[in-house]
Amino acid sequence: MSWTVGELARLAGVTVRTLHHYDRIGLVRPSARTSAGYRSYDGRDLDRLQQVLVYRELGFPLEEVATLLDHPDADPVAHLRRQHQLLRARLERTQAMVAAVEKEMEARQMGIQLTPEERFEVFGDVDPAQYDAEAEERWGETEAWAESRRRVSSYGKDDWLRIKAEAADVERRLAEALRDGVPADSPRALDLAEEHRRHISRWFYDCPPEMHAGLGRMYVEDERFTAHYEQLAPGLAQYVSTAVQANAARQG
Amino acid sequence: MSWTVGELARLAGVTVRTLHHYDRIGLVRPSARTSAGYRSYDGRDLDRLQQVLVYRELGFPLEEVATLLDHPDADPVAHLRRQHQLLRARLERTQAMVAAVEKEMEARQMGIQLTPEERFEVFGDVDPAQYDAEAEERWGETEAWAESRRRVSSYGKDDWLRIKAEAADVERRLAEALRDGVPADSPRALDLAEEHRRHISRWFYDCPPEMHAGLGRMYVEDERFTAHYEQLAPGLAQYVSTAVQANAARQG
DNA sequence: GGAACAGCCTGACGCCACGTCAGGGTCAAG
DNA sequence: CTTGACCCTGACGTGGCGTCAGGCTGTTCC
Repeated sequence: MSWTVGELARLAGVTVRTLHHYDRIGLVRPSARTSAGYRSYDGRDLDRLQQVLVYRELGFPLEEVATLLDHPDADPVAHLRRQHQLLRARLERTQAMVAAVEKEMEARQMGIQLTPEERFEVFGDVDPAQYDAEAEERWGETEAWAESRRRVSSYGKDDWLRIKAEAADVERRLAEALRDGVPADSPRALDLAEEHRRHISRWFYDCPPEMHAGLGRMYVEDERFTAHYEQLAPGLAQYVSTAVQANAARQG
Repeated sequence: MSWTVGELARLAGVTVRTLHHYDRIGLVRPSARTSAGYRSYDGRDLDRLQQVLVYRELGFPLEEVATLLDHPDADPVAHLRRQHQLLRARLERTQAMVAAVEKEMEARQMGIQLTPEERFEVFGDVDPAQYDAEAEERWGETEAWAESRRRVSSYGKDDWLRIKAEAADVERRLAEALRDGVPADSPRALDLAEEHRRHISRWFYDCPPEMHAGLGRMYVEDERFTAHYEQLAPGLAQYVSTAVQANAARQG
């Protein structure tokens, strides 16, 4: 499958001019051109554009996005982890701003004057793409983590095999529990769900119970995820979904 | 109290250059100059700057911010309402992006390929300051509301007096309940709390129970809000806080 | 088969919201 | 009365595109 500029632009919600620009600066280049010189984007170009758009949305300058994406030892999953983290930071910031506006309204209603410091405190670290101090820290944290992972990840393929095997193991035991008639909200099922959650947290991204519950819902709402489980055992998708959500309730 | 450029810049988390720029384009002008030509900002300039920064953060072009803020029949509360609404929209959008990243991660882990449409759907309406279609709608909604309020608000002062009187009435009845020894988690107290919530929702901004609970917490955590209630009756701040939160639990 | 129309191309200039000097005045402390 | 932090006003630069202009491509419909 391949796309023309116009198609991709519509798909991604950007203008053609933007894609031209990204091509010129080498940020997202079409993998091919037609004989007439038309840009032709393929699946991997889409991958790339998606990553770019997330980072852009987060306020990174394009040049930095380029160096990030072209950095050799940052695999796709690492980027997703990072984006996830930054988005959550942004969520917090927006929530803080919402709270600030609410506070201001409430203060007005009561005829209370807030101090200037208070009123501006939410604008402190405006820039989402933080380089400064605090960001170093955040980066450092991620970098430390990346380092500790890079060691393990240096034998790459084996590592992935182990992760996959671990996941398959949890899934197999969940299927067994289902087959044995163990209720989805029993301690045994919940423990397996918790193992599932820890596996994700360990290898992919920090996944607190609440988020895990969200994934659980997805397993029955999105047919492709459903299919993944159903092909292991009929009824497993619903089973896992229930167990995961029950476990989240237990943990929270 | 007045501030120099540098002071205000530090306070508001912007650069001096930015303030110069806002002065030049007439967006935020210092209300005075010293004999030496130094800019001197007062309290109302801070108000203005704060409003500007919120709108800027929301992605509005500065020129539009100017017309918004200089619009005659948009009082401060109307702006706060609007900002609140826009921030909540942004919150939803960010949550959607977080969810999208999580889905992508999960898909990768399972070896599932998402469709291009899915992967980009979150980038649909990128611009926070939406003019297009959907925005018209949102604006329309706000405008309709503004209209219906403008009528009431046309006799302005009276209106405000009524709002204040209504608020005072609820507060008085809460104080009475406290004096009469009615428990803060009793139906009577909860009903008064609910009245309080409706009053806010009606005159200020949509305030669902959950948000109301947040306000309740603030009443005991922020001394000035505490003082507001304590001066009506000792113990009232805690009483209202408890009632409001209990009511939120009841409603939710 | 040709005309119309949507879509693609490459310059090139414009614009917004500042960043970044340059060159020079102001002011409180020592 | 000097030092150093802070202030002023130009003026130019930059990032991330928007917006023509002028011209080629490709499908569709008569």
